[in-house]
Amino acid sequence: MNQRTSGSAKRSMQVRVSAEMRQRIIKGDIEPGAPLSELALAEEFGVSRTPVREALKQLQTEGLVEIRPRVGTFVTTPSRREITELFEMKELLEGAAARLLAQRGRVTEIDRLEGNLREADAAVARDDRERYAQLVQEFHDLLILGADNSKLEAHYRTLMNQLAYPRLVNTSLSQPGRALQSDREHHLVLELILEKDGDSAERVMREHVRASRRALLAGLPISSSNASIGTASP
Amino acid sequence: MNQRTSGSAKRSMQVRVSAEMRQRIIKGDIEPGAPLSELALAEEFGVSRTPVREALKQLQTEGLVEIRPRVGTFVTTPSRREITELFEMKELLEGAAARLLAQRGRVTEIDRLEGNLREADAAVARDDRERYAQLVQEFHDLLILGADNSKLEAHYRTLMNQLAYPRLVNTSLSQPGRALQSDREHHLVLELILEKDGDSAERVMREHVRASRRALLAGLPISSSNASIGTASP
DNA sequence: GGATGCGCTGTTGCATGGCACAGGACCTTA
DNA sequence: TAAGGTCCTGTGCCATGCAACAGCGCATCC
Repeated sequence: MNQRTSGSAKRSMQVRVSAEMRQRIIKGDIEPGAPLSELALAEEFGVSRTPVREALKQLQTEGLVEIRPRVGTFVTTPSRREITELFEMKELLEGAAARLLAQRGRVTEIDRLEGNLREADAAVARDDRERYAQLVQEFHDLLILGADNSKLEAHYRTLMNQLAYPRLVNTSLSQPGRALQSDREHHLVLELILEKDGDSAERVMREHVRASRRALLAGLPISSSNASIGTASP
Repeated sequence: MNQRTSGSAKRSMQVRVSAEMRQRIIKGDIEPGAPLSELALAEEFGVSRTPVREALKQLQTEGLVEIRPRVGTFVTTPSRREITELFEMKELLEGAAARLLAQRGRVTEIDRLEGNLREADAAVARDDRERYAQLVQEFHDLLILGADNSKLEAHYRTLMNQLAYPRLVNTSLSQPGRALQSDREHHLVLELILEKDGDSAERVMREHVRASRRALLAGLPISSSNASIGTASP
C-alpha cells in the first residue's frame, strides 16, 4: 500500500481526507478563498481523485468550502453578514444549552464546569491567556454537552466550524480586561444553573455571548467584508 | 432512459439524484430502514454509480440516510429520543424566529402571515383539513423566512427534513379540536409580533410548538420503541 | 446434534480515463 | 488602439473496472 501516514490506516481514505482538510480550514492553515485542486490534494494524500471529491463534497454541505461547477473548489469566506448570523445562532444555541442544563439538575458536566472555572480563575490570576483560551473553549463545550441533546450538539459543531472559532478566540481575549470579565460572566451563568433558574441562565448566557462577540469584533480589523481575518499564524 | 430531464437537465446528475431521493424520503415514499442499493439507483436514474454515491454521501451528512461501510445504505430511522431532540430544536428555532421577526418591524413577511391566517380561518371554518395543513406549513415557513437569518433557515430545513415533517402534520391535525386551537395560537403569536413584543412572541411560539408536539405524539401509534430493520442488540 | 470453518455472493471503496465546460491568453480585424 | 473572436489549458463531472470486506449458507468435524 501507500505510505500510510499516521496510524489511522483503518478508517476509509475519504474520512481521513475530510477530517484533515476540516482541521486545516478551521485552524486557518489554509487561507479563506484559497483554491483547492482535486488533483493536487489527491497527490498530496497519495490517493486518487475519487475519495478527495467525496471529502470535498461533504465539506461543502458542512459549509466549509464552495464548489463552483467546472471552475474549482474554494475555502468559504464568510461575509460580515454571515458572521453576524452565525453569532446570532451561537447565542441562541448556547443560551438554550444553559437552560436545558439547569433543568437537568446535578449531572457530571456540572462538576466538570466547576473544575473548569477553578482552573480558569487561576489562569486569569497569572495572566495566562493561552491556557485561559483553552478553558473558555472547554467551558462552552461542557455547556453544550450538558444540554444532553445530540442534535443541538451537532448543529453547534457545524456552526463553530463555519466560524473557524479557534482562530477568533484569541482575538477576543486580547481586548484589555476581557478575560477577567468573561470569567466573571461564566461564574454567574454556572451559579444560575446550580440554582436551577433556567430562564435567567439562558438570558445571562445570551448576554455573555453578545459581549464576547462585541469584544471580538472590536479587535478585528475593519476589513471591508472580505479581507481575511487576522491570519497571524505560528 | 433518462428522458425525465424535465427542465432541470442543466444541473448535474448528482444534484438531481440527491434532490429526488430527499423528496422521496421526506414524503415517506421510502420506508425508514429500507436499503438503498447504489447499483439499483444508478440503473433507475440511468446514470453510473459515481453520482449516486455522491448524492447518498450528501444525504448522509444531512442525516437522512446511514451508510454502513461494505454493507449498504439505509434510510435513517430516528429513535424516540431523537424525535424528542428534534422537537426541542424546532421549538428553539421557531421561538427565536418569532423574536427576531418581532424586532424587525413591519416587513413583507408580516403581510403574508396576515394573509395566511385569513385563509387558515376560512379553511378551519369549512373543516378543510388538507388545505389547513398546507397553510400551517406555510405559516411556520414564513416565520422562519421573516427572521432574516440564512443560517437559522438552513439549520431549520435540515431539521425538518430529519423529522420528515410533511408525514407528521396530518397526524397532528387529526386530533379533535387541534386545528382550531392551532389556528388560535397562530393568531396570538402574530399579534405579539405586531406589538413588537419579542419576548412574549418567543414564549408563546415555544408553547405552541410544544402543544403541537403533544398532539402529534398522541396521534402516533405507541410503536414498541423501534420496530424496524434488524437493529443489532444494544 | 451442535459448533465450527470455508467459500460464495452482494455490497461499497478506490483507481483510472474520457468528456464537457469555464476562463483567459492570444491573434485577428476594423 | 480597441473590439471581437478563437484556441488552449485547467477544472470538475461521469463511466467503468477491479479489489476488499461483511454477511450467510452449507458442508464438515467433534
